[in-house]
Amino acid sequence: MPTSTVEDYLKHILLEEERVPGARVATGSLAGALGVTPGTVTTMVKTLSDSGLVDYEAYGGVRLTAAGRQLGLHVLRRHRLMELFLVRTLGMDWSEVHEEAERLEHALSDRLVERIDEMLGRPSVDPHGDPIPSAAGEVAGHELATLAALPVGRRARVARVADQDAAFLRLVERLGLLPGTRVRVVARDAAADTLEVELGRGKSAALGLRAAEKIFVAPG
Amino acid sequence: MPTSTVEDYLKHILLEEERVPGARVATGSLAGALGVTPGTVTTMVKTLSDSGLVDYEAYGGVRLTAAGRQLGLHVLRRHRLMELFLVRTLGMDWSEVHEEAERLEHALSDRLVERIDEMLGRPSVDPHGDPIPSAAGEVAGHELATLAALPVGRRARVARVADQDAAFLRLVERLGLLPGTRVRVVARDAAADTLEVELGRGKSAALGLRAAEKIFVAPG
DNA sequence: ATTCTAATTTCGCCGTGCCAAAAAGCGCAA
DNA sequence: TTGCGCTTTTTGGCACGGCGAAATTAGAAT
Repeated sequence: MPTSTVEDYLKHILLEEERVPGARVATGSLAGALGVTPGTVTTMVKTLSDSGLVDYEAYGGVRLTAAGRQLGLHVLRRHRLMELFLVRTLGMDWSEVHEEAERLEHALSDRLVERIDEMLGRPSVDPHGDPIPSAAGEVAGHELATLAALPVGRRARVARVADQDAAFLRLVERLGLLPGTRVRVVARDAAADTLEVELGRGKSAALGLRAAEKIFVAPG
Repeated sequence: MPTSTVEDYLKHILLEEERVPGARVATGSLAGALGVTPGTVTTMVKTLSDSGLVDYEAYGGVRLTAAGRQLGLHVLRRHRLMELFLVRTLGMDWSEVHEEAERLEHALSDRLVERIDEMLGRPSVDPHGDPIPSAAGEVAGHELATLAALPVGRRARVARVADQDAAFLRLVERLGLLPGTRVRVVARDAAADTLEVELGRGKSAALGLRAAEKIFVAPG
């Protein structure tokens, strides 16, 4: 079985590949995401390549093999199921579960994951709206628009908040933009870099476009 | 923060001290319990001694310091709370939760442990009847008699099953000797090394004295 | 007392994962 | 096309946790 370090590498490569589809992942960006030095990543990535988990070319970045992708998806599944479990069953705040799941994702047996999945009713997304890969390693891939790109006047529903930073998540919650919330863009001011959205019951919220780009919405 | 290896050492020293009160723990028995070679234990135990977690004398075994005991109790608390949580909340079998908790005990934050403790109603024992140390590191120490020592005819209640082996636990469950069950010793045959106990509803069970020594009972 | 045995410690070694600093490669701009 | 800057790789070291073999010690037996 892979060490938890290997699991972390695969998970981050997977997330990076998902973020920029089709591209090879640079060792440097992995180093940043994992909080280690570039040299460490180069060494580790070569090890992963020897294990057949990634396809690596010097100076050319890295890409998951089918085997590596499978493993990475399993880690992601454990992580996201655990986040949902912590929120739903233990009543934890969605801003604190990421950290927690970061450790637990390496300590869950398949059997336990299966129980949790069953107990939660085989959910398809975690509390942030991120899709939960199935046990077979399939991800339901939604194509979502960001709130920043929503035309003024259009109604939509918050579907996903793509940032795990606790402070940002607390902000989103305070503004009332939790996944599921129905919104309508009232105004966009490109010069001021702000967006104003109307929520239910006459409430409204303002946020920067940079922030709005991290909030994804679905029609409805 | 201590590594999970350190946590395992402290936990096992604690368990061993509890098993044989007052005695120093031999490096050899630790090696057996931890599944490593004696030489490894000697080295590690010196490290623990340098960290002030144990009191160690060459050829004289080891004993926890106050700091080491505190840490060990926290690990044990996490382990046992998790076992109970897995049984009660996730419906897992009591014979499979030990293994699971063995990994999870190193991945639980204080905050999460507190939630679980609260959700379970601040329980004092785990599914095997083993006491759960409090957050402050206190253990309610029952003095229990073993089933093997119970006089013929005496009634009692199973309070604790002191063996984590899955096969043994399944046997105990099959015999109907789960903690809480009321029993009465019908016969003891020292020559044949067996004990016969009567359960409720006219049922009875036979087991060896060696096994009976691992089952503790309380009056009632 | 001496010898024997079993437990314990010492010693040299390996794999993993990390860092810092030096070297090498890549791409762009002058 | 030559040089410069940035990224990546290489190199050499370190800490941890582990192993096996050999040396040592404690303690029991004769």
